[in-house]
Amino acid sequence: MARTRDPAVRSLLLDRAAQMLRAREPVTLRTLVAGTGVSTMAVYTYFGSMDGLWKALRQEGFTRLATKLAAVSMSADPVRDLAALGAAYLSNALENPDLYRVMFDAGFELEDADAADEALHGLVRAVERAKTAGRFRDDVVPLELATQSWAIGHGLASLVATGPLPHQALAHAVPMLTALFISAGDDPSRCRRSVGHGWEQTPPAGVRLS
Amino acid sequence: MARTRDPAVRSLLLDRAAQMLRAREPVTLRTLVAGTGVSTMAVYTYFGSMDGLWKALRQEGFTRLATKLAAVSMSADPVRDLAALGAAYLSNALENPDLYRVMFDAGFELEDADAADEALHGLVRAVERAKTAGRFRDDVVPLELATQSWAIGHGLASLVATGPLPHQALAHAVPMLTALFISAGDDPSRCRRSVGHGWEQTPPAGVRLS
DNA sequence: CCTGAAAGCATAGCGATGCTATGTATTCTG
DNA sequence: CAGAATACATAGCATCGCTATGCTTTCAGG
Repeated sequence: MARTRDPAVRSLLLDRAAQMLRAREPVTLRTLVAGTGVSTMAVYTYFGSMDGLWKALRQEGFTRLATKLAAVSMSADPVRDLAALGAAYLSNALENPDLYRVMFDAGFELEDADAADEALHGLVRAVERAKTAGRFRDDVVPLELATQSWAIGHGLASLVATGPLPHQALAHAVPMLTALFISAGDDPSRCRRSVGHGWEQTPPAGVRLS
Repeated sequence: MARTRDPAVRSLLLDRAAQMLRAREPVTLRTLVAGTGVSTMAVYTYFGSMDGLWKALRQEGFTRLATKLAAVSMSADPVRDLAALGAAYLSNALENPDLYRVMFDAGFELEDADAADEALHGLVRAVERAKTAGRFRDDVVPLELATQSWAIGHGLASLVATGPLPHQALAHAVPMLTALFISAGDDPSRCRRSVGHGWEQTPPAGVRLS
């Protein structure tokens, strides 16, 4: 009844946009399609508008993040897992700093919030396991501690991705998360070991601990 | 020798830009000067380019932040002062969320880094006083702890200013800073009191503790 | 098998963008 | 009190995101 839409074109445009972002090239409607063989109208067929492209790019960023977080294997030590998730979060932000910036720029909307919530759920479940295991106090609210861990990760990732802090600053996550988990009731020396092991599972490239 | 440049025009344009930002109106060259009586060329006389205007707007944001931080009166309790500085930081971000976003968007540059460093110095000095007062361990590196405090503040401020978290989330700063300062060696119950008092000095409007 | 309709998508052109070239007005300097 | 340098208004440029138009492709119904 009609010409079929080619999903490969959609991926092509998204990948090219991400690549141009990484190369610090301005991503405009015309520069995006230049050299791809497709015309500017393709962007409107697949994304509706240029804004739709950015939205899709944010979704792509959240998808990559979710994949990265899902790749973290859970262990019998939930505190270790929390640190490993934090390390994976920072690794992802360091590997795709431009995508990370797009994810949290002014255009954040409802669908993005859903994607963010989904990524947060892994943290919440790890906190719950830590409570069950007796590592955290009973009065710890999982969602709150998960949100606080997220704020630490995002604070560091954002300051590094936007420029004010050097990559090395991501290492601050280790003492900061340790402090947070100890305040949640974990035994200090045991916590330090757990966080250290978790961090080593997916440490951001080129960031070594002091 | 030449027609004199009127500083009032510069302020007018900056204020108007900040106001349009708050009102969620698009800030473009033509909409910015519309109704002001000045022409588009004025923007190039005072800021060199539209990018220069954004840079000046970032500086304005850092200046407001520095003013807000400078207004925090230091006390005999350096940990209280650290919390008060954190509260002032978050108050500023909550009052000017759009300006805060502009401050830390992709255009961050060297001069901005200087302005940020200057604002951080107050934190560093407070950490040093806390060490002198015996509240923090000797092995605490002031710049590192100050940076970590900043990361907490920025993480929360950024997540609130860009949308993912509600204003209430700023209250997380209290337990997070408390955990950080305790990990630096402060006595737990004393730390909780100090942070509580510091927070009350400049609490972000409409954010109450749980 | 056609054939008609619906969707993909290339071309061209719209208003609005940031910016610059040019001319005029203004004001401090020697 | 001239002369020159600076401020700034006007107009026009390339490029931006977007849309109107029409050609092309592909599948459904007879």
